[in-house]
Amino acid sequence: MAINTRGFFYIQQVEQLVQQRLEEVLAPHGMTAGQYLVMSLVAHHEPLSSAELSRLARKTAQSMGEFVKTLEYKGWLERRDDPNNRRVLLISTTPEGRAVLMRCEAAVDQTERDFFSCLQPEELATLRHALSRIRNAVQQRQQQEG
Amino acid sequence: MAINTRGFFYIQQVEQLVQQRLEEVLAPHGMTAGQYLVMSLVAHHEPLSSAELSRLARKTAQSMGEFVKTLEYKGWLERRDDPNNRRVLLISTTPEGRAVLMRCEAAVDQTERDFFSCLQPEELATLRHALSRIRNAVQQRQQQEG
DNA sequence: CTGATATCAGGTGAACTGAAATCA
DNA sequence: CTGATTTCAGTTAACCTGATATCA
Repeated sequence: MAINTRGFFYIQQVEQLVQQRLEEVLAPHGMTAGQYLVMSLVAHHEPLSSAELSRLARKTAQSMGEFVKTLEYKGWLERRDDPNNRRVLLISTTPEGRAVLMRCEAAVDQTERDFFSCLQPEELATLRHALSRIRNAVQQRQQQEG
Repeated sequence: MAINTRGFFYIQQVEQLVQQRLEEVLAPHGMTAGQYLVMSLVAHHEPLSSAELSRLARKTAQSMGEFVKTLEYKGWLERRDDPNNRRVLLISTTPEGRAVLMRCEAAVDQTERDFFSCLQPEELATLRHALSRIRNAVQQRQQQEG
């Protein structure tokens, strides 16, 4: 099979375009695509430990630690001791972090609408559903193996 | 909108799984996912210059040069002078490179079938078509802007 | 003792920009 | 002179592994 007819190839190409657009639209807000993902994950799960966060993002605790340190320095995340477990530092968003994230969410909303504007709403829903099923199926198979 | 309901997020997650599976299945053949992409592009466009190749892969000539050097050292690609243009070095696959690539293609074929096995053939065709349309639409918009 | 958390130190691969040489 | 190709040099962001200290 030629590479340019592979489903894998399509997915990688579209992801590359997504990444590129995200960086473009987030840069004016001082955020990278990676930082936006971390901020969003924290905002939807706070407060949580760095270890939990790294599992959510499927990254090692070490590399996630770098992100958190940067975002803490920027004043968008904060960490405080977990009263129930002295090993753990609980991560939360700051008011400023939430404000920046809200502006970014709005910008990404618009970008996403533009990005998918060549599809009918029903087609987009079908796409999302298919991708969701693939993700779940592959992840489930992974867990059974390892 | 919550991040985990975004189309962008689905695409990035599925791409991450694709990348992971590709690395796993290509490693026994001594190839990385990036090298596989380069080998495939060369095989379908040979002979071509490094500059043409870097445009196909949407990478800079410098970073593509690194890949080509590695693959040349492995004996999978070769470069010879372009008789029509002394600036250019034409890249081609070697017989060994083609043999390795064929084995990789077979392995990736199977991996891709497994990966998408949760979808009906018609659903997979719809997915590919949607991704293809998005890629074309976004790229076309990019060219008009820049 | 075991296992989870956090972090320090060091290293890697893959991308980038800048600059220079070659040549159509 | 202009523009394309190649390549050297240096840099960066985002990962990784290993080792260590803390503590439930």
